[in-house]
Amino acid sequence: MNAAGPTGDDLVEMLAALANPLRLRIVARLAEGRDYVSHLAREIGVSRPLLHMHLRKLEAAGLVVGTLELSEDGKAMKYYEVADFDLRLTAAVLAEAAKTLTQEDPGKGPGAEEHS
Amino acid sequence: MNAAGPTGDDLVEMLAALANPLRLRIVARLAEGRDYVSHLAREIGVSRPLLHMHLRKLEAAGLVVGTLELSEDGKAMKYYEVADFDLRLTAAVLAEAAKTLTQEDPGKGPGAEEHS
DNA sequence: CTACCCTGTAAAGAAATTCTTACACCTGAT
DNA sequence: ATCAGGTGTAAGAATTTCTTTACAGGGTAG
Repeated sequence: MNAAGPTGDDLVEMLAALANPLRLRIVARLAEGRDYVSHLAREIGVSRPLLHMHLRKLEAAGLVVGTLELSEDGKAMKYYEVADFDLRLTAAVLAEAAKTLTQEDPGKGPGAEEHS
Repeated sequence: MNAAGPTGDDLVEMLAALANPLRLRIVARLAEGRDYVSHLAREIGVSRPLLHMHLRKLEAAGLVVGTLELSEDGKAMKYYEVADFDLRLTAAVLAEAAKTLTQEDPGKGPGAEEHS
């Protein structure tokens, strides 16, 4: 419909991805330039499996993009870079997104009503 | 410095507050108009203590504001309304906010380095 | 072959959230 | 006094998220 209108679930996923100090630092790092997993892990100071997990979550939310490349010496390197997102959060935007949340209201679904 | 510059920790708190389907629906509801806790709980279809907890989290993040008022018949009513926030999320904004995260890097402090 | 550096993932433990249930208090009406 | 409707909070279970440790595979270099 409009430019800044992610689906309710998508929005929650994005927000959840960003609502973490470590992931915020990861995005901040990648904003300075692309990097591959092992190097990024050393830079930030976390274990590689942990970083791997966080990157996965960020990528699932569409905030970063990873590409597997081959370096000159034949090593498989997974490079990550930030996606081009621009999200605006206002009460109106949130209200709009909330309409498309796929979750059953506990007894408050549209079209089904009980009186007492 | 600029208008859209919350502290790193504040930003994480806000995002965490919004990264939840139920809380998103709460904000959406309040965007249509203020309401008091018990009524809002019935409307959304959740237990009052649960709503109370979520409202507390939203208020702590500065996204909603609650005021305790006295109705005509002397009942204490706690009304909540959405705060006037406008948050923009881009890689640059996040990178800026990440600088002010209060959290110790595990072994990557400024001024201390070991080689091997 | 051994060492080094890259990738990925599974399993298990620790920690933080979410949700329910139950309790306690106040005021006006029956 | 009892009921109805408002408030708040505490304790514990259920669930999810975060983190560590360990393992497995592939390539180049010595």
